[in-house]
Amino acid sequence: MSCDCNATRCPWCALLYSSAPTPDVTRRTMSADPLADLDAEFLTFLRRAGVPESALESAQLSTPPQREFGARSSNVAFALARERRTSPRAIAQELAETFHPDEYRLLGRIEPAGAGFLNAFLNDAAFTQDVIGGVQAAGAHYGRRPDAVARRVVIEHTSVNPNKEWHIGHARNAVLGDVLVRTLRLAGDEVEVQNYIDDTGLQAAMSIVGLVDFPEPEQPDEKFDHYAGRLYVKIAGELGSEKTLKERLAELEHAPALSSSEPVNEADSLRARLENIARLQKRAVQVMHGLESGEYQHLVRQILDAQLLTAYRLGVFYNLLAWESDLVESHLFGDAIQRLEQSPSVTRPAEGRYAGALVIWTGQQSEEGEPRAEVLIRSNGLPTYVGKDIAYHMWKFHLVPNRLGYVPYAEEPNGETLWSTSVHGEPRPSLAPQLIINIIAAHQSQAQATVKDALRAAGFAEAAGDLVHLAYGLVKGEFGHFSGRAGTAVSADSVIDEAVRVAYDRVRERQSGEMADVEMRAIAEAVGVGAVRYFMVQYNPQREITFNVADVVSYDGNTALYIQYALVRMHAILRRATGERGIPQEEIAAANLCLLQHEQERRLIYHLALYPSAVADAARTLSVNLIAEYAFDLATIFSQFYRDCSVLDAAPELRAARLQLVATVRDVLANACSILGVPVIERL
RNA sequence: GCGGGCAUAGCUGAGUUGGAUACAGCGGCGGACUUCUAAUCCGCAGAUCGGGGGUUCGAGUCCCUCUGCCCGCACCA
Repeated sequence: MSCDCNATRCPWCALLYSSAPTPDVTRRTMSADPLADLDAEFLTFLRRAGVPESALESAQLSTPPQREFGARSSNVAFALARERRTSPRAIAQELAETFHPDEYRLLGRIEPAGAGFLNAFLNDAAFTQDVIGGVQAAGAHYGRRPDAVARRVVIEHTSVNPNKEWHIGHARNAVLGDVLVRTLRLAGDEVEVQNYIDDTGLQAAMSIVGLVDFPEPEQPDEKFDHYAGRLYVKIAGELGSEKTLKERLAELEHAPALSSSEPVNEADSLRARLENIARLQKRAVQVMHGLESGEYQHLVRQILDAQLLTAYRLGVFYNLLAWESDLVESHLFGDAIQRLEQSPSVTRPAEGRYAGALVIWTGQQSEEGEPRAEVLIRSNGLPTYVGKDIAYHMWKFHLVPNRLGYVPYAEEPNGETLWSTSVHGEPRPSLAPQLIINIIAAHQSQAQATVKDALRAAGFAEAAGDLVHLAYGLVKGEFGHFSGRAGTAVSADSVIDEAVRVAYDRVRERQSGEMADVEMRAIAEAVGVGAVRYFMVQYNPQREITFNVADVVSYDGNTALYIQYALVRMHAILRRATGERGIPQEEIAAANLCLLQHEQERRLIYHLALYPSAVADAARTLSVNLIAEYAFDLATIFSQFYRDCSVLDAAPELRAARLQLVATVRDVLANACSILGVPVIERL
């Protein structure tokens, strides 16, 4: 293989020239992070130019806002200007003059710019070689920093009450959590995904009351969670109307003179309904006790399994179902309380509003301005949700004796075993997590803060610091917030169905009968699921999003389909290359990458190099939208390359190089899609 | 009232240790399909970054303050 670029720093020509520059920066490593290698050279240059470490620490290397400013930029001259009492521009000028291109492999030249920036320009041939070689060598691990330190992380997400179907807000939670899981795993962390099942709460009880006491004579043709949800909404509505009914009744009883016959009838019917409500309440309490003893587990499982079908359809998977009933049954809660009782901020007031309850004082105020406590155990002896959550977190962090094992629950469609907590079962992983991330809606921030306060109060300050609440904003409808209780929420299943239906219609329109229906349906499913997932992650998690089906189903612009479409184009090129064009693999493999000098090619290569830092930033700041943004940008640059650079019709040498580039872009974009959970399709 | 969050183009958003002329998508207007398949690409218009003050060589970003919207302040979860 030869090269006609005649540059001394071209890796191909270097074989011919074989000059022996300084070893530390010239060794060809096929690094999994070529951008970091470039930055390392940049820093080496700055050190050689006499920049002290203190200035390097306070300065930063970044990608400049415009291509004309080169590949990387340093603002170190601004930091130096203060102590040297010179203008940043003069310092940048001075530093740039010390640059000798022969001493570097990836750095081509350094220029002062603007008010005092130092801009680094690439030695394109070497950089191209490193990037494409690096991606190929790293394979599916590309994106992981070579120096990444694996942490043990537990991520809890979803945690939907097992009582009705997911609404679109639950889907946001699950997708955010799932993408974060995939991000951290690619970044190198060892992640266990937990889904907390609150099977002993009031919500589950109401659905069970519906299923047991008021089943519909004919099982309708719908998912079991939807069926349970409809019964739940009826019962919750009836229970929720108690206050209004009582007020109305009081009104009638206190104004008997106003009318003669009608109000009496109304009062009677009100009393009848209130009696009915009282019966329902009694039943709910009975059922809650039944739930704690496992009496209705088959029904809870039936609802949960239906919910999990929604998760699986979205490509969301878990490692462990953590059952609240197990937490109670195993006496873990008791262990946690024992720890807490030793803290001065945990008390059992003998009088006042908290008389008889066990509470923790967190320094918060009530609406009336009085000190407010969080109840851990009610005066009737039953633990509260927050109390149980605290116990759950002590268990998650291995801070209380382990009383729960793992048993297999099911095999997930991805082939992995889904485990379940159990008072029996195999021991869980023996090492405690170093980090716990909870994906929980923003309106539960106080409750999450209370869990941290409680950990500190129990003497686990370090654990409290390792507990992160990723608060995400609610998904609201065009006409306000959704209410699960009132049944006004849009179900996740219906949104996925709609997205897939629209996609199917458009695929069929486009294909006009040339493609088998099975394949069109598979494509539509991938497009629809991709659209829903992408919609959920493209926004900053902490913002509320206004949900609109039309937005999910709009397949133009910044959407999953745009990214999938770019991949379809790449697959088409690669398929044709080895197919109808019959280009041998050896020819492609032997490509001379120095030929990739077109502006669009260089932009693509630079963007490929950016991937490890995008993954690292997303993992560090828990901002999965960065991955969506990265994928969209890469797809955009590819679309422009596609317009400007013909691959199959290029001269044979260039064609081979471009085919390698396309295959590499395909790999990285597919990698980003695998984090986003956006399915890759090869045809459209 | 107390605590938390948010405010960027007509709309929805990005801007994550302060950096160069604030970046996209949609919508609007105008262009490009005999092609490696146009669900694509190109161009134009559109922003006193909620108001005011401060720190800094430099502020959408940090501090103070005001305004507006959302959430929480249950022996619910």
